[in-house]
Amino acid sequence: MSAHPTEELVQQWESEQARLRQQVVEEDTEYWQKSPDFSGLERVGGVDLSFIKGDDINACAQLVVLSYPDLEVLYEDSQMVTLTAPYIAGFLAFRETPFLLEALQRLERNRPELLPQVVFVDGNGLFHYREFGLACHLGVLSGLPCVGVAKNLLQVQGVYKSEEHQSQIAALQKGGDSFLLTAASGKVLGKALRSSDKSSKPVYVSVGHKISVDTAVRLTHSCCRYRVPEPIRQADCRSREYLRIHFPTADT
DNA sequence: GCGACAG
DNA sequence: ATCTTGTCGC
Repeated sequence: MSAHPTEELVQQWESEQARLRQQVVEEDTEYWQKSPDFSGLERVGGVDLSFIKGDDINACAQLVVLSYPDLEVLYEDSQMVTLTAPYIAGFLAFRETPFLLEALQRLERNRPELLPQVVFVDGNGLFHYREFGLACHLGVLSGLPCVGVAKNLLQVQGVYKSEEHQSQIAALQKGGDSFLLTAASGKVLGKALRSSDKSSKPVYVSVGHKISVDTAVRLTHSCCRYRVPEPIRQADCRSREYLRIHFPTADT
């Protein structure tokens, strides 16, 4: 109907983000978040989507639940899905959230005792153009505490890959070291975290829902065996493996 | 025209 | 997201 369907869709999405943004809780709400060693935390979740090469609508939606602090896989769900929304920077949630929510609902229906107490999301939370990235979106719609972890820096709200930024990265000496990502407005959008001693490239952690930045960073560090926190890494590995097995490459 | 652009 | 193996270093 419209001469500019994409523009209208984006406007609709923007207002939806503004509406849901008001429901984000940026503070710690769970008892285990106050504990120095997160005692009381037993299950951490991770979600991700993997795609077949050359196909951007068929994907494997993955949910994993790991034990804490051992980080052993307690639950795994792989589900082929057909995406409808296009990928537009700043609107990743409209593409992925429906399928991640479905996975959480399947878990709640079939194994409610395994519901995670916090979910790691592959992407940003408040560190976003309108302070409402995928981790916030999934958090608000699911009601679960969520942490956003991005592998690449989103240049937004005055945060740039400047020389200053590069030198701050160089100053991260050991796993757990971090520095603030502050918007031009002064608002803290997240933190760059050296997630392990071995990885010099940081990950970008931000609040999704029902957790503070500092708790999110501390928890992320405590879930890292490698650069990417284990829940997200397991979700990524297992969804890729699912695609390898069910959609083998068709060459000799 | 050029650079940016979470996944 | 995906295209992609070996290789340099601890």
